[in-house]
Amino acid sequence: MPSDLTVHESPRGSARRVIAHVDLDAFFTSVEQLLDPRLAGKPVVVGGPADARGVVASASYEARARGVYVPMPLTRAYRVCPEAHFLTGRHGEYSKFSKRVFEICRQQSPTFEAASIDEGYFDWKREQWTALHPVSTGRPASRAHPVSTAHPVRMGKSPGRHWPVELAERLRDAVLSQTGLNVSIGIAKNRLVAKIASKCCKPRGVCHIAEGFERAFLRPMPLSVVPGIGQRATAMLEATGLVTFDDVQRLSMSQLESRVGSKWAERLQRLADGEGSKSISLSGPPKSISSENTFATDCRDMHTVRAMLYRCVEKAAWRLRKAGLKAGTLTVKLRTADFKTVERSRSLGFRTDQHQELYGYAQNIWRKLSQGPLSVRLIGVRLSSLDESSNRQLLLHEKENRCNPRSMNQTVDQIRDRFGFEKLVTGGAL
DNA sequence: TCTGGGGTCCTAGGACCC
DNA sequence: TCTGGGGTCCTAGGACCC
Repeated sequence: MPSDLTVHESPRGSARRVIAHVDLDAFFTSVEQLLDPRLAGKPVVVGGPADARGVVASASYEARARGVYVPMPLTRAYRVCPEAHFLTGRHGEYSKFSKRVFEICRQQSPTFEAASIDEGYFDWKREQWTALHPVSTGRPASRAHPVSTAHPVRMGKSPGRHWPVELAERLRDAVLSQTGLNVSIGIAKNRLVAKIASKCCKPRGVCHIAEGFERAFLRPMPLSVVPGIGQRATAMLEATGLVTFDDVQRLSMSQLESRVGSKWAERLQRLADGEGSKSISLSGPPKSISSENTFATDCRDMHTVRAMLYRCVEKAAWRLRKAGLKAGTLTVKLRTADFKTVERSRSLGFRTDQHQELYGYAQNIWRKLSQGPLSVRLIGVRLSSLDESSNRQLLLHEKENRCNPRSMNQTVDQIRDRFGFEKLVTGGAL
């Protein structure tokens, strides 16, 4: 990433409110390096053994320097960097570290909202800063100053710096000293620009884009830095000659429309102006819960596939119950050896969180999918149309009947909640 | 060169109802 | 006998994100 990025003082003066995007650097591999100091400074890959079917979930900066990226197939990562340490990953540990970091964030400002396990957003107000620093000058002297990076290139001492940058640096230092993890922080008037800014200053960076300078900041960047513009959209835009923000900013609305149609033209113009949402509100309850499994080698034995399907239903329903939800739609997902994926779904007409019930529907769908010989790469299930369960009390006769599936599931759930899903295998999954 | 597992959101057609 | 438009739900597929 460029180290000579400069941001400019807003013509309208220092903002009263900004959005900050906090992103943990190489999160999973950084945790592994903390837990095992022997891995420090070495190329580390989290995702699975080097010969497994799978992709890189996280790569340390040492591994990235050797050409490993996310999500590179593991076998290829091994070819590129055989000296790397390939780890399966420990999600429980990552969750613990994530919680600690987010706690530090919330201590600094209760406006913090987590967006995933390794990132989140703040809605910072100037008052928060002045409360911390009653005598702060808060007025930058320079018209332009460089972004703060791991080795901040500062133009002058604090009088020349913005309050959001100081807040960010405090937070970054607090996270590092209390957890050993590095974060990068992007600050701007909205989520979109803040997120792009944090990406630009990784690792250990702080990047502040003052209001009014969004267009200038984005101009040289490829459109693919926008979250939501992936491989397909990038290729489509490239085919019409649009690669960077500059390409878009040079064109009028009608010129854009003639190239990409009105829908994309409107979207691109908003992006080129650096417009985006200022809301950091949280996502709410999940919309779907899924469980799927890729076989180590393609599977032709339909008994094995069915057992795995049962396991997936059981696991998804277990998580459904933990979330206090019931599902009204069930989807079975099948990927064959040629990597073709089909999904078949079915509305139940009612809602349930009992896997015995759900599996009956899964089997019906599976029977339709598995006509003829099959070589199965992946089988999975997704539960959707989720709704809060009523948490009804068990009826008396259910309590007394130990073989009742509902009370049996409760017992099994209690064991799994303590020891993990994998520690208990039930008959249907054998 | 071989492509994970957890998600969200969007599109589009057809059924069905008013 | 021919036929509109809107709303909503269901289903299938796909792009995309971390």
